[in-house]
Amino acid sequence: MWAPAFTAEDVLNQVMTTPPTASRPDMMAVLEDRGYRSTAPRRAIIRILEGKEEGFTAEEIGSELPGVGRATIFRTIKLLMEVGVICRLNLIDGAPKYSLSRIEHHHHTVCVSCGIVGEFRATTVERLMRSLGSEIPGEIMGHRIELYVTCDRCVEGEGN
Amino acid sequence: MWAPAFTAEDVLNQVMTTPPTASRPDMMAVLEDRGYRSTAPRRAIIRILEGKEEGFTAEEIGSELPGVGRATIFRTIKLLMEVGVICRLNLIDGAPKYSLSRIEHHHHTVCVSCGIVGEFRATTVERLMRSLGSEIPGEIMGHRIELYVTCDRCVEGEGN
DNA sequence: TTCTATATTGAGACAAATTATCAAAGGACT
DNA sequence: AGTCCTTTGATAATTTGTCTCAATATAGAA
Repeated sequence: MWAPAFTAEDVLNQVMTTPPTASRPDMMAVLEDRGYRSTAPRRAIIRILEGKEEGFTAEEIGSELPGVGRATIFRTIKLLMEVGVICRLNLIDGAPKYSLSRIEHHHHTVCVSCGIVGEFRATTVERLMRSLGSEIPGEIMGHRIELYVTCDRCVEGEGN
Repeated sequence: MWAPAFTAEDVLNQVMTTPPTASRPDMMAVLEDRGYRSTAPRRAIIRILEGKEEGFTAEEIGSELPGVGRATIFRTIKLLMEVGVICRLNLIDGAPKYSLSRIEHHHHTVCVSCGIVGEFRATTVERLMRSLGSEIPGEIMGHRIELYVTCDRCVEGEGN
């Protein structure tokens, strides 16, 4: 009995929005495992990041930590991206924003109105990418998907 | 007789890489249709853009047109994005790059090694997006997909 | 063709997001 | 505690744009 590779139902079942309680890795431990030192500035930045559920900007972190140099904020963000615990995304206008990676491989929703960031994962996306691989010249190394939405909060409070 | 909504074969069939001979819109005409004036700087920029098959940066255009002010380069790029004939994309590191939109709605491949940009379109991507719509909170306004690849040329000439 | 109202331009100031420099300070390990 | 190497902060420099404003060019009328 023949069965399709995947159906529309699969798509729905495999989409999952991130529960706010998803466990996060100990970012400082990840850095130490890679040989980076545990320093006060890094611990401070990570402590702030741990409270961020909806994406953040470098500027935002910096202003919450006067005392930590701007360069260190950027250096630490870059480091955390390299080890994979946070990732960078772009608002529609290209403005940069960062978000914690709570699930291994995922994509983002970004509200075009308030900029709030969400994560989602869909195995079908990965399957699709593999299919595209055979049709597109070159070797696929990775991909980035950003879904621009108007979030529920913004849909309700239209007038602002 | 039951039939699946779509199969893996569909995916392959619906992927299409852009032939280099794809026809492009007359960008100046598009601007004029929207009420914008045909000026020498705009025509010069558009003439340069017409020769770009692989994406370009604002800086690149500017340096090919000394004599045209930097602000005008950016203003024109912005204008062309607004009318939809070019679009902005991001390299893996977030660096901005622009590319001509030769097919209505499409996505990009970007070589992580040399930065060359390609376009592709897959109707399954759109279908997938619609499916995601019912699972993701908020209203989907648009999306952006970037496929990071190592292009054929870079795969061959490994050593550089 | 010339006139005129208005769109557009160029120069340069300004802004935001990073990166580079470099001497001083701080961790890890003995 | 001592040493070596990493990390930091201050600040300069860069990159990618946007804003201002006086000068200029364009489209359409006369």
